[in-house]
Amino acid sequence: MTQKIQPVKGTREFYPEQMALRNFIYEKAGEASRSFGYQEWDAPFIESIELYAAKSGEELVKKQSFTFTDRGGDFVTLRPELTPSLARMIAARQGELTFPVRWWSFGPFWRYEQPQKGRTREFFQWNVDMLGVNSPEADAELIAVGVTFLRSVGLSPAQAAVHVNNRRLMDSQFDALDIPQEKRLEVSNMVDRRSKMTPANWDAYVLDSGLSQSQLEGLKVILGDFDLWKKNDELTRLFAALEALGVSEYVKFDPNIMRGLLYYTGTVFEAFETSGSVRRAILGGGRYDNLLADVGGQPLSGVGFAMGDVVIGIVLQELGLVPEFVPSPAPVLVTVFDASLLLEAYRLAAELRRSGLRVLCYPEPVKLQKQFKFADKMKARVAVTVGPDEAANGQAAVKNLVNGEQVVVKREVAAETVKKILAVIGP
RNA sequence: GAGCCUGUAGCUCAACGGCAGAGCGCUACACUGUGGAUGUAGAUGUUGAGGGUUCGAAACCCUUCAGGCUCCCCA
Repeated sequence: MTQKIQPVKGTREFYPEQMALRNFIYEKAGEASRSFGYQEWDAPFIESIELYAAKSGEELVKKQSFTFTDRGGDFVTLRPELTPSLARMIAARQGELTFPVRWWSFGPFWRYEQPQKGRTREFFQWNVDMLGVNSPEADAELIAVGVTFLRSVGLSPAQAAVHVNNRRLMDSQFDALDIPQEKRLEVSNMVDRRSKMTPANWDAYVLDSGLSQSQLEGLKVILGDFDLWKKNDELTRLFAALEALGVSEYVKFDPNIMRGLLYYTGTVFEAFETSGSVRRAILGGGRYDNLLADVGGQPLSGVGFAMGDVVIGIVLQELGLVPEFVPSPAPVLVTVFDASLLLEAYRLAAELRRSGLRVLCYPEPVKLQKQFKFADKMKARVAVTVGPDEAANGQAAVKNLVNGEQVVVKREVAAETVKKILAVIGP
């Protein structure tokens, strides 16, 4: 046991069943992206550490990402996020790109953190960004892309919701409470942590951090006011656009969404599963300005979001929304009657494949019973057998494995017969 | 970086100081030209590893490794 080399901590092995889930997420994410006209792109998986150090702070990068020195002595890191690479690639072609740029990506990322429910050290992330436009309507489109995905994987508005807030709105509210600028980041963290603490503990924590009793009371009023968005022109327009896009049933204003992040400047949003078995967000994003400042581009505004595969994977499994796993991608099994007919079976399989079917052929002459059991395990839908009788008469026995009916037909129409069966019971 | 919990058959778990077991899965047979169901039989273990206590350890103690959950953090 201990002799076996284990997978690296925080990584996952993708057996075919898990791979099917990952591909399901990839397909649905891609389809949601393409339906809004987004182009697929990608960046290097390895980047120089400076790319991240500039924005995120070197300490964070060194502590929470996989970094190493390559053979040439360069200090590199496995990408922990995509946005800096996006910024560089956009800046490099800023003069020739047609804006607004709409890009999406799905690929691997690495963060050196403690693995726990919903978090691994190696994960896949879907990123969607629109650059070059600064409007609430653009923000609404990004949210709509996210909702389109949630809807397409079968999550209902009762099961998943996107919570939206606006940084500028919160800033104006904090102004009204006379919360000084240098306290804003700390207050953001307070808001983020509120749901994890008891009300009494949170009150104490806020007062401890130097806010006055009246500021605390004011803060609680703000965080409990779900009509606050009506005072904000950007959010009013955002919700009108969401309505027009047909996704408003999934979206609601929530003053508790802050996303403690440095670079968000306007709209911010996070999607949650409502039952809350996973306390992490399914996806999150928002509007950012000055994206290109650190990489030498002209000022450019953007809006985007990211979704990790881990949390959504757990949610889909817990809610029973993962499609049934069919082990064999080939719905047809050609059996091998005996050793003398093995090559005949191979010929028949080849014929069926040439007609466009996906075909599995048993590779040795074992008992038919075993081959049919194998077909069953692989969830094959049709079995085709050529025994001595069929071989002598130029025929093939085609069996529908779903209802058990078998017909013996001319060899030439075997493919046609199989296709008819599949047309009825599904591929 | 800190805390709590768990490592026993391929999987899920029982045995909680006294012969290491069950269910599922697997293999074979019933069924020598046909799957799912059922029945019968069978195989499978250095109880994560190392040390200690004991007449006796899967169990108790120590060390170590691995995993899970939480705090922290979350670009």
